[in-house]
Amino acid sequence: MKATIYDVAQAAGVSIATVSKVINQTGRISDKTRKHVYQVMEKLKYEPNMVASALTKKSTYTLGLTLPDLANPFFAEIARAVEDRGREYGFSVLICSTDNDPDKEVQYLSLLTQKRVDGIISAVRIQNDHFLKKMLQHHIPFVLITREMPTLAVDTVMVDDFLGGYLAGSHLVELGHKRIAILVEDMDNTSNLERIRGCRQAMANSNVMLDEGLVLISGYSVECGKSTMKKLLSIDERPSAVFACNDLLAIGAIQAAREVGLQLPSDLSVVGFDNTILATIIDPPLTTISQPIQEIGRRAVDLLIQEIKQEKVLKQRVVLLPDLVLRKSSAINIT
Amino acid sequence: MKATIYDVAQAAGVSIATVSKVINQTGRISDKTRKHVYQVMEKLKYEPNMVASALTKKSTYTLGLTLPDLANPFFAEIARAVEDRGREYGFSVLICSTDNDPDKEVQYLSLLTQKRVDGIISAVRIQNDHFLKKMLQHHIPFVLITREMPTLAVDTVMVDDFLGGYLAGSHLVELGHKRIAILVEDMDNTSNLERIRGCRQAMANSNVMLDEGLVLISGYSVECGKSTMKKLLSIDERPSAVFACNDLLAIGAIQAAREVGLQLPSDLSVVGFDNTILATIIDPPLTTISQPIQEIGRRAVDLLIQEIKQEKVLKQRVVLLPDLVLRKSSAINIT
DNA sequence: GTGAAAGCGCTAACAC
DNA sequence: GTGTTAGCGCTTTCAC
Repeated sequence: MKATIYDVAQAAGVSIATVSKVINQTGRISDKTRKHVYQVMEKLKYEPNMVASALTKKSTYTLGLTLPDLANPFFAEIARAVEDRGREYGFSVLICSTDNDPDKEVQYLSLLTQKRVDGIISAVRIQNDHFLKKMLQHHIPFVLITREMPTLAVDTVMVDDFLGGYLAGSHLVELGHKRIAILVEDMDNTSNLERIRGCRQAMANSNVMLDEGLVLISGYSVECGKSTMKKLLSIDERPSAVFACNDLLAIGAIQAAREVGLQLPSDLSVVGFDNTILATIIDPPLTTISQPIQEIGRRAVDLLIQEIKQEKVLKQRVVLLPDLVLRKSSAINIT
Repeated sequence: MKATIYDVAQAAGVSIATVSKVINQTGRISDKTRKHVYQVMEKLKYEPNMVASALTKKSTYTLGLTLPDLANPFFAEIARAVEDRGREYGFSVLICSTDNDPDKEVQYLSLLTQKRVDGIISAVRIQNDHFLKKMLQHHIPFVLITREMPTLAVDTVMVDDFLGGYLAGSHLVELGHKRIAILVEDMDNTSNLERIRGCRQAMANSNVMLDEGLVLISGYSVECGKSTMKKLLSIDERPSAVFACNDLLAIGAIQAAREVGLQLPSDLSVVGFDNTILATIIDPPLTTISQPIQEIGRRAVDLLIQEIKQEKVLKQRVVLLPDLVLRKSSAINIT
């Protein structure tokens, strides 16, 4: 059996309270006994049992992170950022991929509260905020990332989606594009809606009308983006540019365009969103709207920890600003 | 405060033992009281405290996963596979990125034991097996993935690196390449050594000698692969093909080649290793050695759970076989 | 079928 | 400086 605090106390000839104090560096302990206790712990290969201490301290020093899919590079990078920042505060992180499945989201959120994580960071899709509301009633520190929940008073770290869409739209319009298509995974969350709205606004500002028939819901993966794009390219008056609401779809669009024999960026301009590692790897390198991934993870953890430590009462929405990253997938419209 | 089992018991007019039994579906409870207890739990929004139950049951239902870097697509996919399979058994997973830093590895491994995870899956680099040995002495279920530890009796799930290297080498040799370079992140672990050995063997079988000067240690990232490759391409008698020991380096190599103005695959053939999503995105699509990522995660979890449930005593090394995935980055040598 | 009570390994008053 | 002790919220015999 694993050594317990009792074993250490006994072997060291002190009380368990003393051992506890040296472990946690609390109270006053003489140098002599402290060193002695350390030695004994070493000899017994004692590893403090954090589940026991969590039961008394009411703190597990672990954070929950739910996101759509850990295998998606964007979320993997987010997860890494969260992990790193959490580590700085002494927290580890329990990761849950929800596949955007409301059932899984609910299950995981419930699991995390049962495991008594100290706080939860969540890139949820749930639009019906009812469950989240319940969550918040449980008073468990909670930070939403990536998407906002307009109807909920919840800490949020996100990027300005409208501005992102606006930047993408402006860029394309400035390049002289008139027929611009938009690829979006779904219309179920505010983020995508805002990105589209931003793009539409930018176009309108230059008196370019967005043909609503060119706004296509394509689904989640590269494959989806590709097949949707193929359909789009087969229509009579095909667009000269496309704004894809995430890099995965943008890549699908590029692959589709090439398979159809188009040259990029001369025949078609593509702008993505996220600026994941994929954007640098695809050929041509993808012009995209960058999300400050590190910063999102970092700020989300900071907010969460503050709430956990009760250093803060004010809920807030942190809106980071996206950037247009110019690469080679967009060019002047020559049609 | 959160409701406890006492609150439920009191509100339901039964003992906590009864409540516990309905939660865990153990013992014999009448239909009537069971339903009643459920109702009360619902009303009180009771969430069982798993840290308390973990303390008694000595099982946290969480797995630890350590890997070099979660932001690396290969490991992100592994993590996702582990998460999914773990979930099927009712386990969640605590993820730790070590950056291949021995200190972090040791810290995380220690942290995981303190949190009393039920088992650990580890893609470690630590070549000095001393720490792992200690780990195993603690009798905590442990499965090594991705790399083997020849000197240790530890459950392992890995791919046959030698065969992988062999497949890569054979492919290149069959295409008529004589001057083949190898890009490797480091020589500190058996996997890379075996991949190189496999490649060398394949070449030798066809009487092609591996110029040891063309075996280059490049470091970890795409950038590293790129800069190493640039140097390699500037030498007098540049290679006509390169085997990169992972996709990231292969991509760096491709990017370097293009920047120098080479045509792929006609001027240079590149073969990678891992078959991550990146291989499908780079242009030209990367010919690579595929690791069965899903299967690795799945088998690792299976092994671990068996050990946790003590359904198995025999340690084993599961060696999965890699495949050559032909894409467009390799071609007949025309030099 | 149901309940009383003894732990699980630790922390935090409080006493000395 | 150090020790005693009462929980933390649950599971699990063992009675009844």
